[in-house]
Amino acid sequence: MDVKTVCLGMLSDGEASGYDLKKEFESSFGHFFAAGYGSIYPALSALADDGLVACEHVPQEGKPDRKVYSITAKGREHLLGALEDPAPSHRIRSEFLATMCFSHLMTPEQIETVLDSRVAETAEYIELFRELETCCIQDMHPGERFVLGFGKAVANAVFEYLETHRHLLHEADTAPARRSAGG
Amino acid sequence: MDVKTVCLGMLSDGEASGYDLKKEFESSFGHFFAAGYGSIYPALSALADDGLVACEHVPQEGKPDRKVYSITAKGREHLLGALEDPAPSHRIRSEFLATMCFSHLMTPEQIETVLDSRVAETAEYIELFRELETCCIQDMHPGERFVLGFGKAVANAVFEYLETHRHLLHEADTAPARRSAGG
DNA sequence: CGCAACATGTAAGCGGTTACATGATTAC
DNA sequence: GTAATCATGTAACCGCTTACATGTTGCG
Repeated sequence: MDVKTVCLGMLSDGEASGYDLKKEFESSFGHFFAAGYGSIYPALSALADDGLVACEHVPQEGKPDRKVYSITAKGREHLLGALEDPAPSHRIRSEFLATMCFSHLMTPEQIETVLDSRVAETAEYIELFRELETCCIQDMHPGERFVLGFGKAVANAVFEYLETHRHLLHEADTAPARRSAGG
Repeated sequence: MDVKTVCLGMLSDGEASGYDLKKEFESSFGHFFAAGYGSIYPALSALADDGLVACEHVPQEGKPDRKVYSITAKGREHLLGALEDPAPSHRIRSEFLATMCFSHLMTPEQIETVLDSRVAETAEYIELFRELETCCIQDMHPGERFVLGFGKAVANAVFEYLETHRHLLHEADTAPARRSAGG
């Protein structure tokens, strides 16, 4: 499943422009499937070339023209095919965890900075999820609610783990051999 | 931070061949930073070209020759530089969650299959973490222990969320408008 | 006899990121 | 004036995945 397929899925819910889809990627899909304009616009062009979406030009006054895409019958069929994968992947690519593996080569200040930035990003996601929950949950399909809950559960687990275990990264670095005498 | 840098970090702990590093990627790094031979061997060549690692040919009887790499002073310096990034990324790419967003277009059987496969993979990771904990935790740096704990915390959260919320994906699909009358 | 483990590599291709390019309106 | 929002796109590049290519030993 690539950006094309996700765009197609988004369009199965109603027509939209590339700009609209980008906003949807930022708000609800961003935490598990990021995409920028450089992926979205070519994806929509390719979908149109394959006849999976139809494109309607909408001239606007004062603003640039919109290209509004809507899914076709063929596109719907194709989407159902893509959803047949019995074991879709779920991959993490974490420079953060890779960095932490080598924390013994870093200064305590560096470690704290890295942890703080990770905590901050996690907190931002938690806040975003809270907003989505209060404003849009009634418009969501059950699947989207499930995915939102998944994001929340993981983000909360990460947040709690970071705060309760970050001290582990400093122990044994400062006083590795001084453990014997007075506790 | 790319595969090259992670290889360099692994070598900062002792010399190893590409084959050895692959095994390390599979066991302890795989859950957050995957890499195959097609990434590792070119990465080692490039590191050697840049003088960040030294390569020693070790002929073996009956087995193919090994190329044993060890980090150089220049390589150590470079690694420290790479660890200076104050906000290393942590990205998820989940076809699984994308698929679940469109679960209303799937049959209940398809949904169950997908969830089962995700539960199974999560359980495998939990088992792997348990093994790593019992066999190798004493050889780990504090950072590696922290990362192992992170993986466990997230995997446990995912496992529990999947089992306690998977039913949400079936509600409202079967009986969306029948809610009014009986309990 | 076949498969797994040991061991290293290349080449093509794909998909996504980043930077570049354009341009009007509105709000501060 | 200057930043943000609206709106679309291209092109180069980068890094990773996949498939291909080779060859031995030992186990069942």
